[in-house]
Amino acid sequence: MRSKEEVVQEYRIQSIQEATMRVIARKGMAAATMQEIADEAGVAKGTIYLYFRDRDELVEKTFESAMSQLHARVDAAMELQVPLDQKLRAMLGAVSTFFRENREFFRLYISMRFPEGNPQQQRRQKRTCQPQYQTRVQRVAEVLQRSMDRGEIGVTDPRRLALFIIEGSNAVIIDRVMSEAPSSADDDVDFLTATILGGIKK
Amino acid sequence: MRSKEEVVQEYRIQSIQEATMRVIARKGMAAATMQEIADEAGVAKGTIYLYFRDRDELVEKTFESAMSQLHARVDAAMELQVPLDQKLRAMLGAVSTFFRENREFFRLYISMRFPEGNPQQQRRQKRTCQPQYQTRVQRVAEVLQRSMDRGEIGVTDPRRLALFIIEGSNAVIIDRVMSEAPSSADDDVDFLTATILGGIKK
Amino acid sequence: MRSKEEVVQEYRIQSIQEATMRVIARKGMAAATMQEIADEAGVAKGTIYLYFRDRDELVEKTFESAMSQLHARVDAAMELQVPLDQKLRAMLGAVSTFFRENREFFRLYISMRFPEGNPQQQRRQKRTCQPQYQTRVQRVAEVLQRSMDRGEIGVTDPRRLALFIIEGSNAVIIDRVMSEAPSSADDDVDFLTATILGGIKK
Amino acid sequence: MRSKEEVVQEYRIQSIQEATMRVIARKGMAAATMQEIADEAGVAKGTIYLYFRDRDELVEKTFESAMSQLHARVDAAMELQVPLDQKLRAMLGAVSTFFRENREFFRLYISMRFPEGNPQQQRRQKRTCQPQYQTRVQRVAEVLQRSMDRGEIGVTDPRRLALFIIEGSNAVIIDRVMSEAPSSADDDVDFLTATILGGIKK
DNA sequence: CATGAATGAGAATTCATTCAT
DNA sequence: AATGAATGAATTCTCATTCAT
Repeated sequence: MRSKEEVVQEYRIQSIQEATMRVIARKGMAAATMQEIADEAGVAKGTIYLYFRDRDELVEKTFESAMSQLHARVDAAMELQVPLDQKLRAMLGAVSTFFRENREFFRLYISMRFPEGNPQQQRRQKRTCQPQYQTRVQRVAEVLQRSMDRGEIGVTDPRRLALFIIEGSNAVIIDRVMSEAPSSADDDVDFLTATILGGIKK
Repeated sequence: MRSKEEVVQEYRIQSIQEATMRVIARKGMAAATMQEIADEAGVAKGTIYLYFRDRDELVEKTFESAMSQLHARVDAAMELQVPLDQKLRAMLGAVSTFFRENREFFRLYISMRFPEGNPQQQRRQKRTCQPQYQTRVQRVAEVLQRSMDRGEIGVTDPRRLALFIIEGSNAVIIDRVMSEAPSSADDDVDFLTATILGGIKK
Repeated sequence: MRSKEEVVQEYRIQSIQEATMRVIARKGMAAATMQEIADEAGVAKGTIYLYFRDRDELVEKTFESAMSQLHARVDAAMELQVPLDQKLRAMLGAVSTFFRENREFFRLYISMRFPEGNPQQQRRQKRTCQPQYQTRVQRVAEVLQRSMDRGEIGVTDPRRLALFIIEGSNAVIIDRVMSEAPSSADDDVDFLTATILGGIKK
Repeated sequence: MRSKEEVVQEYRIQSIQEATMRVIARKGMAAATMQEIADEAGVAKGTIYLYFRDRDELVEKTFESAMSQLHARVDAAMELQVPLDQKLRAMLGAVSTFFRENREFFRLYISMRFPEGNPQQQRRQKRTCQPQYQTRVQRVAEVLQRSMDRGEIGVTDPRRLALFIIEGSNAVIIDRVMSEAPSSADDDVDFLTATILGGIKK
C-alpha cells in the first residue's frame, strides 16, 4: 500500500499537470509561464521544481500522462471483439469523450506533434513525445491491417490510412469541443464512422 | 505602373516573409527570434520594423500571404467544371504541391490554427488569421454543398465534412513532406481521393 | 559533567561544521548550498537551523571553531621557552600540520579574510571573523615585538612583519597541500624558517 | 587605424570591466550582481551581454585584463639591468603602485586564486584564470633562478620562493591599501625589500 | 531608408529559510 | 528534536522594440 507521502506527492504532481493543461489551453504553449501555471495550481513557483526538473520536463510529462489516458481508452475500444464499424464507432467515441472531458488537452496535443526550439530541445522532445504520438498511429494502423487481412476493408498503406482517420476525426472533434456547443457529439461519431467507412459518394 | 520604390518595398517584404517561414519551420514559432529572421533575410533587425508593426504582425502577414497563395491554387482547382472526383483530385493535388513547394509553411499553418498569447493577442490573431483558415473550410464546404444539391454525394453538414477532409488530407500530406521521401506524392492524392469518395469498406 | 543532551548537541554542531568545511572546500564559498551541507552532514536541512541562526552564522561559527584550533596549536608553539628560530620552526610546523589535517579549511580561510555581501553582512562578518584573523596576526606580532626588545631581530613594525610572515608562509603551505604531494612538508618548514630568518641573499 | 565603432566598443568593454571591479571590491565576488554592475557602469543589464557571453566570462575577462596590466608593470621592473635588490624594489614598487591605483582589484585577485562552483565551472576557471596567476609566479621564479645561477642568492626551489615573496608582499601591500592610510607605501617597499633580502635576524 | 547598439520588461531557475507534521 | 515540502525573493539571461547615426 502506498504511504501517505506518496499519495500527497501523486496528488501534487497531478494538480500541477492539470494546471499546466489549463494554462496551455488558455494561452498556448509559448505563453504559458511557470508563474501562471503555479498560480493556477495554487502552489509557489518553486514547488513545481520539486516535482519536475524544468519547464520542458513538466510539459513532456504532462503530455505523456494525458496521452496514456487517451491510449488506455482507445485501446480498450479497439480490443472489443465486434465488427469493424462498431469498433470504429467505439474508438471515435472514446476520443470524443476524452477531448470533451479534457478540453484543455487539444492545444497541448497540437503543440507536441512537432518538436520546437533549438536542435537539442528538438531531439529531446522527439525522443519523449513523438513516440506517444506514433504509438497512437501505430495502434490504429494495426487494427486496420488486421481488417485488411480479414478482407473487411480494401488493402492500402495502413499507417497512411490511420493518419488520415485520426487527424480528420480529431479536427471534427476539436472543432465541436471548441464551438462550446458539444451537444451533438454523438452525432459526430455517427458522421465520422459513416464517412470513414462508406466515403462521401452516394 | 508601380514605381521603383514600390518594387523594392515589395521585394523586401517578400524576402522577410520567406525568411520568417524558414526560421519558423526550423525552430518552431516560439523559438523563432527577430534576430534570426533578420539574419536569414539578410537585413538588420530594425529594418523589419519598417515593414511590420511588430512580431505578431510579421507572423500574421506571413501566414496570410502564404495562405492566399494556397487559396488561389485550391480555388483554381475547385472552379474546374469537372466531375467531383476530378475536382477533389485537383484540389488535393494543389495542396500537396503547395506543401511540397513550401515545406516551411506547415509549421506556421499548425501554429496559427489556434490563437495564442494573452487575450488581447488572441483577439487580434483571431481577427486576422482565423478568417484565412475559415475561408478555406468555407470554400470547400460550398463545393460540397453544391455536390449535395446535385445529388452527387450524401447529404450531411458540409462544414464538418470539409473539416474532416481538409485535416485528414493535410495530415497525410504533411507526414509525406516531413518524411523526406516526397516521391510518391501523387500516390497520396490517389489514396486520399479514393478514401474520401469511397470510404474504406470493401 | 555534561548531560547527555549537551553531548549530542555538541556532536551535531561538530558534524555540521565539518560538513560545512568539506563542502566549501569542494565547491567554494558561494556554491556551497545548505542542501549540500545537510546531505554531507547526514541531517535534514531544517536541522541546521536548530543550531545556527542562518547560513552566515553557520559559516562564521565554522570558521571561528577551526581558527581557534589553529590558534591553540600556534599559541602552544609560541609559548615554548626556546630560541627564536626554534620557536618559528615550531609555529610554522603547527600551521603546516593544521592545514594538512584540515585540507578543507584553506578555502574557508581565504574566503573569510575579507568580509563579503551587503554592508550589513560585512559589518557583522567584520565583527565576528576579522577578530579571529587579527588575533593571529597580533599574537605573532607580540612574539616578534618581544624578540625585538631582546635584540634578537631588527626593529621594525611588528604587525607588518607578522602579516608578511603569516601570509607568505600560508601561500607556501597551502600550495603544498593543494599539490596533492604533501610529502616534503617538513622541508617547507625548514625552507620558510631559513628564509624568514636569514633572507634570500647569500 | 581603429574605426570609430571599435573605439566605442573598447570604451564600453573597459567601462563595464571597471564597474565590475568596483562592485566586486565593494560586495565581494558572490554578491556582485549583474544589475549592480550594470548600474555602476551606467548601462542596462542587457548591454553587458552584448560584450560578454555570461557572468563568468565577464569576471574572467575582467580579471585577465587587470592581471595583464599588472604583469606588464612587473615585467618591466624585472627586466631592468640592475642589481637584485634594486630589481626587487622595482618589482615591489610596481605591485604596490598597481594595488593603490586599483584598490578594487585585490578582492578579485583573491577570489580568482582558487576556482569555485561546480566541477565544470572549476575546470573552466582553472583554464582561464590559473594561468594568469601561475604566470606571475613563474616570472618571479625565473628571475630568482637566474640570481641563483649567478650566485647572488642561496639555492632553493625558486617557485616556492616566488610564492613566499609574492603572497607575503601582497598581504602587506593589501593591508596598507585597505587601511585607508596609504601614505607610507614607499616605506612598505623598503621594509619588504630588506626583509626578503636579509631576513629578520639581526 | 537602413542599421544595430542599447534597452529593460519578463521568463526560468535557484536556494535560504520557514513551519506543519 | 528532527524533518523536508513549500515558499518566494533574488538572480541570470533573453529578446522584442526603439532610436540616434
